[in-house]
Amino acid sequence: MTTRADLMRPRKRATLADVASEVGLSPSTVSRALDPSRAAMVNSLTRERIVTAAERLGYRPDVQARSLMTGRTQTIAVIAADLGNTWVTPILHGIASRVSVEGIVPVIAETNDDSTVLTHLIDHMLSRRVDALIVLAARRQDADVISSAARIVPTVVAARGLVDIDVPVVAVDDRLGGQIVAEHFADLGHRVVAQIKGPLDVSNFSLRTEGFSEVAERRRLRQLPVLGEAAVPTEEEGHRLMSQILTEADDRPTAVFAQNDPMAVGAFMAVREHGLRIPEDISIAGTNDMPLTALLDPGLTTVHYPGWEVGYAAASLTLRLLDRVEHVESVCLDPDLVPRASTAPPP
Amino acid sequence: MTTRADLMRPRKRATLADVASEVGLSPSTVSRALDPSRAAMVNSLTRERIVTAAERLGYRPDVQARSLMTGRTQTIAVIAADLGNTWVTPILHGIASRVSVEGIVPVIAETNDDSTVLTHLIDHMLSRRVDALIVLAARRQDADVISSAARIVPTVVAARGLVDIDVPVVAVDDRLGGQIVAEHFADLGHRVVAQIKGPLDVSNFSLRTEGFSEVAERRRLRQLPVLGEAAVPTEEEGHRLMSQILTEADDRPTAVFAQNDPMAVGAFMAVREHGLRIPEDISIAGTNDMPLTALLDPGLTTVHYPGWEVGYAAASLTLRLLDRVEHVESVCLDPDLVPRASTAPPP
DNA sequence: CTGTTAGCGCGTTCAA
DNA sequence: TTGAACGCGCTAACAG
Repeated sequence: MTTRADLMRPRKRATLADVASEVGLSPSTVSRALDPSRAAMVNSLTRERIVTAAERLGYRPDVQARSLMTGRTQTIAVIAADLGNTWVTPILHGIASRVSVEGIVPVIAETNDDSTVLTHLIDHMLSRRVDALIVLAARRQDADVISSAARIVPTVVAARGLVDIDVPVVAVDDRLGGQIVAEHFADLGHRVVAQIKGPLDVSNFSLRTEGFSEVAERRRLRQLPVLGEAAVPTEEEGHRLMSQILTEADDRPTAVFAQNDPMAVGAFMAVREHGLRIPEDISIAGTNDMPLTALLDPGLTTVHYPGWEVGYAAASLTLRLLDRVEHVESVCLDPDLVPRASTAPPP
Repeated sequence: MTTRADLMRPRKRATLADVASEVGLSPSTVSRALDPSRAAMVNSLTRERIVTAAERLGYRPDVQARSLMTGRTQTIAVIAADLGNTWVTPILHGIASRVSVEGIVPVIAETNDDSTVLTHLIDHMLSRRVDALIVLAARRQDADVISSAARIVPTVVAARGLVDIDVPVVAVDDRLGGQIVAEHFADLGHRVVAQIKGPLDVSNFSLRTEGFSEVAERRRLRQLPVLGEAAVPTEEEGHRLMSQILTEADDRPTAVFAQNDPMAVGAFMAVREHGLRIPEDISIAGTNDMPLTALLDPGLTTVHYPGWEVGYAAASLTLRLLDRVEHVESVCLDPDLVPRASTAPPP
């Protein structure tokens, strides 16, 4: 219900000065009274008056203006590549769980996997004085921009790693992820395989490529020649590359590794359009264990990605940087195979 | 690669005063030279000097400090309930497409569908001086908080409507959505139906409930007694309610309307666990046409939600409010049925 | 065309 | 225990 008080609420936020003149005291005193850590310095009776006046006027401290003095905004920026890839959701939730208990608000922005946008966004966020930055959207060419940002504000790179960078990184061992899938294919008896690669300037995809190829070689799987990579690791690109594999290759692979789940979904659709069955005609594995992949038809074999833990760890490192801890170790977590119905022995 | 210049980049951002003293001019002149709309006022030669100096020092205007004077931050806040529900992604993208061409950055925050969090978040965002607010997470009890916010900063409610509020709303006709599904069930020949309801303080769910019931009555479908509603419209709650329907009801419905897709997915799993088949034993329809629902097993019959358009329209209204347009009309779009394999005639 | 003054809303001196 | 003065980084208004 809308009360009269609500209707009369002012169109501008009350300021410290408003409260001060209301109670006939100086802004400084009001400032002290309203700051828990300094409230003790002020007479408890006058404090009471100040607090009630502040409430009546709906006073809220202005974080922006305050930050000019304190340098803190209680806000951190999280920069993601693509919120449509539900892989990131657990990461965001992990971050939020860790920082919200400290009263810090994470704000999220999206790059659409475009480095230009990333640069603009970092710039904007610094300019808005966020206390820290967590970058989930790093590509190799972004290393400079990110490490410059790190000189201004505590910065952590997560989810997508970056090598040779002087910024803490929280990642999953993606080389191992690629290896696991290749071993799985080999164990099932496949001999001819292919990869649907994501953009190789994203470490996750280059590492998966390497890990998969290493094991493929060791286990003597034949890898069909590479047909380029996805410009962006999305369903559309997965569809395009899978169609290409099915129409252009001299030989048809019996198992395909799509380097993330959206691309695997695109591959599913392409296979269907070609009148082939999964896994009878061709096996497909993805990676990241995105929500819903278990319920696809057939359930998608994938590599579980501990997203919540990655987010939580990234946030923890960030908080330590904010506490001026000098030496913060990077973190690397392990992935696990989740075998489901989309992979089976070759026909 | 990391160049020498990068390594020497300062740990604090350069300020207007830094640039000014570098070129031996006053901060005002530098300010003018660097603002496109006032750059004409300054000698083109000295402007040149200023610009190069600014670049060399890596100067970036401080949006926060500027906003103290101008009142603009070129940032709008978008508040979503749950980013794990991929239904919101197209909405976010619609918003971003519209505002980014104006040089405005949307920052996203998540409430987890908790009104307390919503209140804190709005407070924080106002306090951070966003130029406008788009609320995608409104529940009925949030109306006061939202309309107070609207007095301070241009505010638009979208995706989840709110009645009797003096704030523009962009929504989809959810009553029609519910009606469409009931018609579909009736047309298929179903006689006994049930609804898995979302929280009724969210307008989308109360409207779907009403629309569905109206048509059910008109078409003489028997609705199994309501078994409560989801606390939160998620997969887990859909699973819980579907299990309840299957175990507790005297009668078993032949068709169930889950009021959004995540709840429909939860229902899918519950049905499977009870050893029943979809759609042979029981039909299930969802709503929102969330990405991936087409690929479930079986493909989910759902109601398409024009999310991108909702986001785009919401952003357009927001921009008009920012341009001080007085009378901004609310917008209501129409949903469409997307029949797929999860619904069929009753056994 | 350029510099000076003032102040946005706060927190932090320092004095009283 | 309280207040006055200052400055955070910037722009607006007025001088010159």
